[in-house]
Amino acid sequence: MAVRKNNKRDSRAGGPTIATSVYDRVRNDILTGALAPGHRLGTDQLRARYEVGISPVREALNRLLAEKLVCFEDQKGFHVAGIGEDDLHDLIRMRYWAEETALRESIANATPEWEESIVVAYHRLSRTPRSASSDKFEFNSEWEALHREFHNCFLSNCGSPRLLAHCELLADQAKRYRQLAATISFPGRAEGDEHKSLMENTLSVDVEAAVEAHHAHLRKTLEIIIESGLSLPAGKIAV
Amino acid sequence: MAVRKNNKRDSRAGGPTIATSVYDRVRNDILTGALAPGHRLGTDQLRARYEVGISPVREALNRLLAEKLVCFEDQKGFHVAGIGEDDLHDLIRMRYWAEETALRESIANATPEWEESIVVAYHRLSRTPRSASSDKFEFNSEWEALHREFHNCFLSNCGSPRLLAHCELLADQAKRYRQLAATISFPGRAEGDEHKSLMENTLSVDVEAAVEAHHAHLRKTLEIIIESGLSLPAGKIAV
DNA sequence: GGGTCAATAATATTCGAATATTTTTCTTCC
DNA sequence: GGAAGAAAAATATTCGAATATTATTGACCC
Repeated sequence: MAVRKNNKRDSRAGGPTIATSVYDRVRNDILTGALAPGHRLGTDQLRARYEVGISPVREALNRLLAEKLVCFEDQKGFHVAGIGEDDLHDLIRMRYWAEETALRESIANATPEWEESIVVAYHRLSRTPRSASSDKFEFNSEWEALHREFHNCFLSNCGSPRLLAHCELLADQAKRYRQLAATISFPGRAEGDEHKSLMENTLSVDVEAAVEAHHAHLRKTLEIIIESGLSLPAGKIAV
Repeated sequence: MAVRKNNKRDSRAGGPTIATSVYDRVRNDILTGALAPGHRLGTDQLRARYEVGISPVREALNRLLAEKLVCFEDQKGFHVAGIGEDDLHDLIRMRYWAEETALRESIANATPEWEESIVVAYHRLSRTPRSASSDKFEFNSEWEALHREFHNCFLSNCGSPRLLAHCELLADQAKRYRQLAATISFPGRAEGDEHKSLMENTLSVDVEAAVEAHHAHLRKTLEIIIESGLSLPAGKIAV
């Protein structure tokens, strides 16, 4: 008989479904690398890990299919999407195109409010430490959120919901590579300077300089990942 | 007791799951307009329509979430994604950017094989009637497939799996608008001529002319839809 | 009449069990 | 020993029922 423990979601009636909550958790686990690329996402294993039935897990995985964070084959089940050098290059190239377009549109539509939002986002980011611990690198979720917000600011004025959503999707995919690389080498580059020049170039209304600064930032990200020692399958995506 | 009718998939062992097959059917029904924009996708209704259990239906809908063909709200269920004039403009604008980029890259990577594939695709398309019936318009799935293949040819040489997939996604979304418009006005424009000039401009290696021809083709599509009499909610997306 | 609240109905979500498929293991035969 | 096939185990998929949530109705009070 199906007896649901009814103390599970009483705290907030009408809240998110279990499927949605599992979706968030799996997504986070993949992005941070807790679930490694290529890892098989078996039914029983997932049910045990997240302590829920199969239905919501399956629902969550089907949604993640969209973001290319998990792969699926009929009758074979799910696994975490693989990574690869080719894929990384494709990803960065796509970000070049998408972000350049969004940035140019954003600048074309510039308003004082928009420019101020960038300044504010930069300020918030700059006063937050990159690492949660001061002596060694430790993941700081607050910084991650502000960093995402900062970069989004530049693009958010482009006026196209689709383009913006696409940029965010790509940023998340890149984040996975970044996190994986960070688990190997913890240098921390001087991101503060890069972000500052990103902001200054954009606010100067010199469009070409702003675009070039963004491209440089993406290039730098690519280099860091490549040089991190993260062993990327050379050819196709690892599955 | 759960007794599956085991005569259902015996014809092809290892074939697609029910979920995948329902996914295809729902997708098609939405694209062709059989399931209207905003239509509520209730559990019981879907189970009756496709004659399967709830699980595979739900799985299918979760996948369609990705393509923005259905919307979802926790505890409220699914409905077919709405349409709207703003959304249509955003869609076309996005296609401008994405297809222009893909086309330029494709041309830059041009090979004789690629050019020949375009010629072949054009030939096949041109000898297939737009309408299944000769005296009045009737949906012709063969033409639809060849049409899609023809347009894909131009972009398929861009070398970026991500960009190509994105273009296809946008094309499918546009297809829905096109189909909906076609249910109201059946003019059929002189698409043959447009396609011919698209091909000739692309093969001439005059990049700017090719890009402009593609933009013009997209503009024309937009106009046809707008003028079709399809009543598009002016403001935001109808839900 | 209009508004609040409980009861009811309708619907969405989730579960555990049942079924189908794939993978592995164990024969058996050459 | 190695290949081919059968049996068994493991796993994915799907179902119907059970539960939780939302929407609707109706009673009651002001």
